[in-house]
Amino acid sequence: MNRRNTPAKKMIMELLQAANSALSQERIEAEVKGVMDRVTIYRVLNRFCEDGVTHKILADDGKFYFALCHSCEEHNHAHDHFHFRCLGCEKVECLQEQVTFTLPDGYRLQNSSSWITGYCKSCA
Amino acid sequence: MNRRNTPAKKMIMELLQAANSALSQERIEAEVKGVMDRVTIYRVLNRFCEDGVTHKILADDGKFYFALCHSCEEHNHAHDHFHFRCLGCEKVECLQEQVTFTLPDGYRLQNSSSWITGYCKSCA
DNA sequence: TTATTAATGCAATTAAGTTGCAATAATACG
DNA sequence: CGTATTATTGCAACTTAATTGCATTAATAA
Ligand SMILES: [Mn+2]
Ligand SMILES: [Mn+2]
Ligand SMILES: [Zn+2]
Ligand SMILES: [Zn+2]
Repeated sequence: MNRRNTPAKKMIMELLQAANSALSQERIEAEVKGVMDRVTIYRVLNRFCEDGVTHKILADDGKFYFALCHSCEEHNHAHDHFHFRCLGCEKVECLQEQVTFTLPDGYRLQNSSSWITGYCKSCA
Repeated sequence: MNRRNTPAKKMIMELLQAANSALSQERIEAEVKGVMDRVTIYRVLNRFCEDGVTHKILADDGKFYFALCHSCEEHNHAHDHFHFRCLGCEKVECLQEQVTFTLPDGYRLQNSSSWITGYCKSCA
């Protein structure tokens, strides 16, 4: 299944690169208003994930946010840091701070996801 | 708006107390199969939240889980600890470990939510 | 016992995301 | 370049978790 280079794909990739933060389908749709279908955005984003170009994270608002993979390994996406979601500008950013914890004895870890909501520097 | 004591309310409260963990509507529905409507469960649970008897937390599976308030203050629900969701038995439990972090300068905190998925002692 | 109105059941709606399918358009190949 | 192949798209329909509208039922206060 060879991927093709389409306008939709390019446009969404540019948005992700420009954003420098994780974007939701909703936000992307607002940016490309009328240019492409809602479903196309979802499909392009999910293909990015399949290809290991992005990963998606479910935020504490119940929506998925898509972020470019930078220091991610093939099947081990590195987002074991806190994610901050600004209630003002709705930006989602990866914080420096790593999430650390120790599980009770006998427990096995599969995944962790930590969200902080509040107001970013510009919105506070 | 004076609350009334109904069978549905009693039954759901008993389940929450017996569970000793946070329950989803889905799980409760399975337990009370056929006794009450799906919507009634949601409404009873949400009323508990309004009354400060429970709080609800959105898990990393996109579902709400309802937990009895123990050491919660009126409008400041204390769940600043890690929540563990077992992929085997689907139980959600509050871990001892507190979530700690420092926000970048100028940021304002509103809320945080940390989830760990994996397998509990019995399921591992 | 009766009146008041909170709580319920059922159908319909919302919100975020996915899926089916026919039409469109990248790209590989002669 | 022209054509064939099939990935991608658009649109409608569907899914899942949760909420809302509304007529009916039933707690409880009088
Ligand atoms: Mn990644
Ligand atoms: Mn609470
Ligand atoms: Zn902001
Ligand atoms: Zn378990």
